[in-house]
Amino acid sequence: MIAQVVIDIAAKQTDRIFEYHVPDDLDGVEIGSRVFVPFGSRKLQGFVVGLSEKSKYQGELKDLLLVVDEMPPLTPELVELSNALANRIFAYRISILKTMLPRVMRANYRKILVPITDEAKKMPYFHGDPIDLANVTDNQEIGRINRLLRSQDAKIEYLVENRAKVKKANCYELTLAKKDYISLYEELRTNAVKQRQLLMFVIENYEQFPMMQNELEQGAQLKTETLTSAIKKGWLERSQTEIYRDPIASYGRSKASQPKVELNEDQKEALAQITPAIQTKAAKTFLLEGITGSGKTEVYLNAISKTLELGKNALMLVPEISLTPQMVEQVKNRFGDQIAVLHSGLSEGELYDEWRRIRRGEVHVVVGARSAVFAPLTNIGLIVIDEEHESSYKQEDNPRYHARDVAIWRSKYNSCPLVLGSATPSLDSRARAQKGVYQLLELPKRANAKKLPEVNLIDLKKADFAGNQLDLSIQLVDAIKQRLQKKEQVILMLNRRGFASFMLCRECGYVMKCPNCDLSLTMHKDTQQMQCHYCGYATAIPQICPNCHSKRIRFLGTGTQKVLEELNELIPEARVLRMDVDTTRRKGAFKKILDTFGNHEADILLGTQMIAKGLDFPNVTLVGVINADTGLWVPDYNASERTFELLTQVAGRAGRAEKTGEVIIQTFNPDHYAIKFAKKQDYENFYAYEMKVRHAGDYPPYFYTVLVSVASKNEQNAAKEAFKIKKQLQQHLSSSAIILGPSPSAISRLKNQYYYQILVKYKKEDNLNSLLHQIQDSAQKVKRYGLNIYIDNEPERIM
DNA sequence: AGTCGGTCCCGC
DNA sequence: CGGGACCGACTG
Repeated sequence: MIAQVVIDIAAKQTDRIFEYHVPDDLDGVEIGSRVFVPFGSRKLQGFVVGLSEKSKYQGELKDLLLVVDEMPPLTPELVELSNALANRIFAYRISILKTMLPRVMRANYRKILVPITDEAKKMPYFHGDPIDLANVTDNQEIGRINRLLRSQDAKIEYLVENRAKVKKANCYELTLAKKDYISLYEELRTNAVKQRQLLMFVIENYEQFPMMQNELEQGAQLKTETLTSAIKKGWLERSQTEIYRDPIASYGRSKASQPKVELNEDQKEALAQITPAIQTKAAKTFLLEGITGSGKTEVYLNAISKTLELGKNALMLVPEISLTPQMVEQVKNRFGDQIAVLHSGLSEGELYDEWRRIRRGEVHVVVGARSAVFAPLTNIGLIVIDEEHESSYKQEDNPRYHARDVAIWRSKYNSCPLVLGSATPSLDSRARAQKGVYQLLELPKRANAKKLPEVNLIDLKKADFAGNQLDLSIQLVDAIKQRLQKKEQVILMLNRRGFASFMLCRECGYVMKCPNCDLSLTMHKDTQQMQCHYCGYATAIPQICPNCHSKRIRFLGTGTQKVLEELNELIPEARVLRMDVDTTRRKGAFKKILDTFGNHEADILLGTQMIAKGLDFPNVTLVGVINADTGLWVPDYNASERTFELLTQVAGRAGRAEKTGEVIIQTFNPDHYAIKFAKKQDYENFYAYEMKVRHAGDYPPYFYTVLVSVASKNEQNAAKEAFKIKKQLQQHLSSSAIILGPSPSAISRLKNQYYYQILVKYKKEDNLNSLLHQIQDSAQKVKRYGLNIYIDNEPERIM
C-alpha cells in the first residue's frame, strides 16, 4: 500500500504530497495518521492524507518508519478541511495541519554527532555520549567535528521525537477471590495492623477494584509501602494505567446545580427556529442578535441539549477572555462529564488530554476558544459561536484563519446548523443576515425583564476632576462612593495597562521610544521599568532626560496602575482589584481575581478590555469607562465598530440582577456617533449609520479586502518590494478593484522590522487568488534577502 | 590542493 | 527547511 504524506516543512517546494510505501508489518496506517518518514538525509514527521494501491511517482518509494499514535489524530474531515483552507488563506497545508493539533504533537527534531570507532568513543570530547549539534556554534568546534566526519570516526544522525506524553498512574488489581482475602484476614496475626487494615479495606470494597493508587491509599488510610509488600505477598497486582489530567476538576460541581431556567417568549421563539434545523440536519447559519443580558447563553445551552438528545455532538466557541471560570462552570453544571474545555490557560499536558478525550469520542460537548474550531469532534449536530464579532476569532499570524469561516465549512460538511450570537454582531454578519444569507433571530429584551442600565456621558473637555490628576471626574468618583455605601460593586475599564503611557522631556521634547519598534515605552511603576508592549523590551525608568539630561521630565498618559493609585488616594476605604495582562499572567490568576471579586472581597474591579466581556456579577451596579476614546482614532476603518462594541459590551456588565445598573462613560468625543449610539445601547441604528459610512468609504462589507504586507530590516527594501507587488496587482486586476498603498503600516517599525502594506479592495476578481499565490511563491525567494511577505485575507486590522 | 561562501535544486 | 552538489574565489 502507498501512503500520501504531507511532511513537516513549511515551504512552497514541499507544500505538496510525497508518497511512501507502507511496509507490511506496519499496522494502523490510516488517513489522518501521524507518521515518521525519511526525507532526504533527515527524518521528519508527516501526516497521511491519502492511501492508494498504486503510485504515480517514477522513482523508488521509501518506507514509512513509524505510526506515532494508536489512533490517527486527524479525522478524515480535518484532513479534507486542511486542504480547503490552505487554498483559501494562503497558508501551507502543513501549517494548518499542525495548528489543528495540540502543541505537544509537534515533533522535536535533533541532529546528533555519534562516535563510530572505538578511538572516537574513548575521546574525552564525547564523554561516551553523542553530541547535540543544535548547540554547537563555536568555529573551532565545527572544525573539529568536520575532521571527525571526514576521517569516518563519527557520523551524523537525525532524530524525530514525539513530545506527547501520556500521563500514567499506578493501578491495583486483586489477584484472589473475596473468600481468600477473608481467610487471609482471619489467619493474620493481630499485631500486623497495617496489613489487616488493607485486607479489611479490600474485603469491604472488593467490587471497586481495580483501583487507582491515590484512591486506595486514601480509602484504606495506608502508605505505599504496605501496598508494595502486599504485592510481594501476591495479594495485589500493580500496573500502569493511563489517566487524564483534568483541568476543570477543581471547579467542582459548584453551588447546587441551578434549576433549569424558564425561557422567556423571545428565547423560546429563537430556540423554535434553531431546533428544526438541528433535527433536519440543515447546514444553516443563524445570527442570534440579543442585547446584553438577554440570555443568549440559555438559548445555546438549550439548543445543545436538543442536539445531545438526538445523539449528536455540539461544538461551542467563545472568545478566550470570556472563557472565564464562571462560564465554564455554567456549562459544566449543565452537561457534566460530557464536556471538554480547550483554551490557552491549560498546560500542554492538560490540553493534550482534553483533546484526546474528544478524539476518542468520550465527550459530546466541546467548549473552547478560537483553535477549538479544529476540535476532532465527530458526529457534530450543532456549532455555536458566542460573541461572534470578536476579533480574536481571527488568528493574527500564519495560518490566518477565521474561526467563523472554518465553522461555516464544518457546518456544511457535517450538515448541521451554526448559531452566531452577539449583542453587537459584526457588520459583516449583520449584513449577511439582512441579505438572508443568515437567518436573523432577535432577543430584544433582557431575560429578567429589567431595563438596560442608564448610560451617562461625561465630556472630559469640560469636566471637573476629583484629585489633582485629570483622570477621574467628580461625578464618577461620587457615583463610586454611593455604590460602596450601598455595599454594591463597581467595574472600571481603562484600555491601557501600565502606569503612564509615555515619558516626555519638558526641556527638549524628547519622547522615550523602543529601540526596536516605532512606539513609545510605557512606564510600569510596579516593576520600575519602561516597557514596550509589543516586543517586550524593558529598561530602567530614567531620572533625567536621556537626550538632554534635563531633570524636567514628565510621565504622561494614564494606565491601570496609575488609576489604581488615584483610587487608593481618593477612596481609601475601597478595596480595588486590578486586572490586566500584567496581573493575570500567572496560571490561575484570572480565576483568582474573579473569585475574589465574586465573593465581594473587593469593591472595585479595575481592568483593561478583558473585563468587558461575559462577566456576570449580580452585585455590580456601576460600570465606569475612564476613557472611551482610546480606540476611536486609530487609523482603521473599523475603529468606530470596535469602540461601539466595547462600550456596549462593558455597559452590559451593569445591573444584571435585581438592582438597576448605571454606566458612566468619560470621553473627549461625546458627539461621535459610535459613542452616541453606545449611550443609547442602540445597535440597530449604529448598524444602519455605520453601513452608510462603509458604503461611502468603499469598505467591508461592501468590498472584500486582502492585505499584503512587506517587512524588512531595511526600510527601502520593504518599500521597493511593496511597489513591485502593487505593480503586479495593478497589471492583472480589473479597474473596479481599488489598490491602496503601499504605505508604511501604522506601527511602521516593529521588532526592528519596517512594514509596508498594500490593501486591495474588490468585489469580484477572478485573477486575484492565483495572483496572490504567485506572490506567496515569490515570498519564498525574497526571504533570502531579508524580505518577509504576509498575505492576510479579510484582515481584522489594516493598520 | 584545500577550503570557504554563495546559489540552486531536490526530497517520495 | 536543510543537505549536497557545484562553482568561483581565495589561501599559504
